[in-house]
Amino acid sequence: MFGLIDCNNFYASCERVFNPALNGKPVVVLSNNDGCVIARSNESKALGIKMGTPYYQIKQEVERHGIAVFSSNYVLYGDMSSRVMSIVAECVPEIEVYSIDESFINFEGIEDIAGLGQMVVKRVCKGTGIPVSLGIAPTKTLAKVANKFAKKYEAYQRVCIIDSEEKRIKALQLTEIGDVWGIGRRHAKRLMSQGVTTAYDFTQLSQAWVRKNMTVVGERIWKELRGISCIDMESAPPPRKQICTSRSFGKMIVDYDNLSEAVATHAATCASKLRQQGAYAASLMVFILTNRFREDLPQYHKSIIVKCPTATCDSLEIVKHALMGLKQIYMDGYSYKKAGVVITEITSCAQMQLFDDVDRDKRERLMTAMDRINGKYTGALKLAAQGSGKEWQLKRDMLSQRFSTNLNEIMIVRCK
DNA sequence: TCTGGGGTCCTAGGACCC
DNA sequence: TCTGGGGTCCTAGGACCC
Repeated sequence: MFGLIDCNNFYASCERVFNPALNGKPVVVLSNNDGCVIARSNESKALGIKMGTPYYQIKQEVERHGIAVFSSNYVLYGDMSSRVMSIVAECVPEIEVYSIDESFINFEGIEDIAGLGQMVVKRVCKGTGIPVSLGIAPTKTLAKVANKFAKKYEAYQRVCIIDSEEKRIKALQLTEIGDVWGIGRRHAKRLMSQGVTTAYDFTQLSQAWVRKNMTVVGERIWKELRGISCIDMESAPPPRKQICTSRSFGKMIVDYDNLSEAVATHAATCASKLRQQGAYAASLMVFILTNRFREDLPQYHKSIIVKCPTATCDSLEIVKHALMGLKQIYMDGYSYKKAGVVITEITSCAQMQLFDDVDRDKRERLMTAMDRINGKYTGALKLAAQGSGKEWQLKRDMLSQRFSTNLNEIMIVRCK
């Protein structure tokens, strides 16, 4: 049996842990640049605030209902996530961290699954203040279904188990097709137009039709919903095949110097992610684009792939390559909204070149030292090419503190 | 005025090879 | 009028996830 444990309204719940006055009040958390709504408390959902809505479109509701709004605080959420995951890992034999707020659990060999499930949920809540729900079923996709029921109905007390044919069928009949893991908007629309409205209807289609129209991916979902497990636990995360860092700018950027600072910063971040993975870049892509929502302005988007002569994870080199790319695609006269760097070709070893003028041993020591310092004091060391970021930094006007990771921002409790 | 970011997988079609 | 066949590799685009 598989379990799926999922933090309820995770980002909003994180904010609440450190601000209990928000309990029972509507809360939303915004994406980078305070762009769109990406997390909502139950109270905000009840007010009809939709996922992905641009913030400017809900400002009136925010005022009217006194919704508490936060910029995303990924340092806080990341730390809370690892606290949740480590508690789960202590309780169960095997866990697969699937996303910042979800993990799968392997319940194989456990006798009292329900009892253990209840225990995990209680412990996480007690240890972190984050409410979680747990779905348990014979396949991962069914565990996802069970999880939705655990969240939706109080009677389950946050743990729902699908462990019989009757329960499976009942659950699928009550699940809309679009709510199935792996069925996105496109497929849902298409299926509904053919009269397939529930997950159960979907399982009644012929395997051949599903295979033909939805590829092997759809076929896998079809099997999983019918109780045949096709997606296994993956305890160690597979190495990344692509590493990407990109951001929209707080305001539009016109001049090359600011753009180049941003690209250098993204390239340096990519390099540090590479080193964390113990990997090297053989090539990378740089892209820049204008604001697609501003139809009144001239549009331009361009990317370029730069080959690295020697595969590398050295920040100086990767920044150099990225800036070479930027130089080739930059066009004067546009207002840019976003830039990014993608490491497109990742290798696990650095192939030495005969005519290499870089002292790689020395550079490696430099990078190790830099990572160590930045690990302790976030962002303490950077390259001159990265600049100050003043002109293009993220907009995050409603940021909470890094309560759990920064001594200067730790909570102060006063006793009367 | 204001619309996120970082990933994965699959397929079709083109280029190229023998 | 007639224009091989089979294989591999790469890429762009689509679909999906959180």
